[in-house]
Amino acid sequence: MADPKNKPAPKDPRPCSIADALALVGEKYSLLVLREVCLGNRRFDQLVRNIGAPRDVLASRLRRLVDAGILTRRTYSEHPQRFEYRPTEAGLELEPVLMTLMAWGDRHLRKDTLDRPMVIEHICGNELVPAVTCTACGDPVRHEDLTAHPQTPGWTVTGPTAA
Amino acid sequence: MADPKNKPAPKDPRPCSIADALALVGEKYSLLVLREVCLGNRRFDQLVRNIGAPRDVLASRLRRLVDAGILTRRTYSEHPQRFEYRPTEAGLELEPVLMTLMAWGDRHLRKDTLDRPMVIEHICGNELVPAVTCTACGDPVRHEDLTAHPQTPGWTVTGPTAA
DNA sequence: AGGGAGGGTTTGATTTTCCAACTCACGGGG
DNA sequence: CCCCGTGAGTTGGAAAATCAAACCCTCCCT
Repeated sequence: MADPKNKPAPKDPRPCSIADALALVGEKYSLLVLREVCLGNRRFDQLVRNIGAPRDVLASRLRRLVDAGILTRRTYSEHPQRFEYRPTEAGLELEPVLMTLMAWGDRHLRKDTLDRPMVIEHICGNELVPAVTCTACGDPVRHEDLTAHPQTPGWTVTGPTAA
Repeated sequence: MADPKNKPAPKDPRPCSIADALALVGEKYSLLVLREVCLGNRRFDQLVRNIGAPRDVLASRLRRLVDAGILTRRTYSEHPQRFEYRPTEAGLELEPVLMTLMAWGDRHLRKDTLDRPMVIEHICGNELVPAVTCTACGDPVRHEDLTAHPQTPGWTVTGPTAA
């Protein structure tokens, strides 16, 4: 204490819910864990196999996701103690993000090949091709149609963003 | 070869475009870089300040994103050489993912406070509240309405996924 | 000549990741 | 009883990534 020279570097990145969300689910494997539990795979060893993550890292991610309220950890057997992980409501609401990311990957990382490693069927009977739309008007969200308004004084955006 | 005991561990995680996409944009800060360039901040020092990333890490992320075709690096001044980064078409198509993630963060990480650090205005005049919908039927994508079909034999999904 | 700004690279210490091996608790043969 | 296998992790040590600060170079301004 009693340190008159406060030099510890301000370090104030832009306040932002994207950053906050990524602080929870942006670590390596976290979103893949969510993918698996959304697919219905609830057990540790299954997750290790399907994700390909080191067991210790997976254990640590699971703890974090449970703490964050994105997964639940439920006992399905005492003696020996065994647990299963499931998405909470908040976790399930991240699934659309995964679907959008998957669609992006299918489009841009596999341009030349028609086969996708996984297809999602929507209840309407068609293959799911997700689109992000504006709730108010229903139109697809396109970059040119957006304007950012930072609520924190001092933070700016610098104008048009054409490539 | 001629090694009868094949023990080197197969290590075959589930093939998946989510994983492939995350391999490109899932590293720490990568999506924040995209956020900034989508906001129109194109320069290195601006990015360092707004993101709060170490300069060397940021330099490495920028290289990766340029190589991946998500950003372009364009000279805006020879002598002294100076560059600016902009999203490509592929990069802009990731913006909806960011919007969805931001909305999730606003909803779940700030339940109690009404103020969001940033508001996006859609061209329709309303504040953007993004929804992920099925292109075929237009309905919002909800977990219960989805069925996964792995295209790769041997990969399974284990059934209903209620919390 | 001194002081920025801009766009990085270098250096060295601190964290994470990774992977294999180990544990503990059971269940099932033989 | 002894050994094997499964499930869910924990432990230990080496390898890789991150971090902060310092440095470099080229201009421009005064």
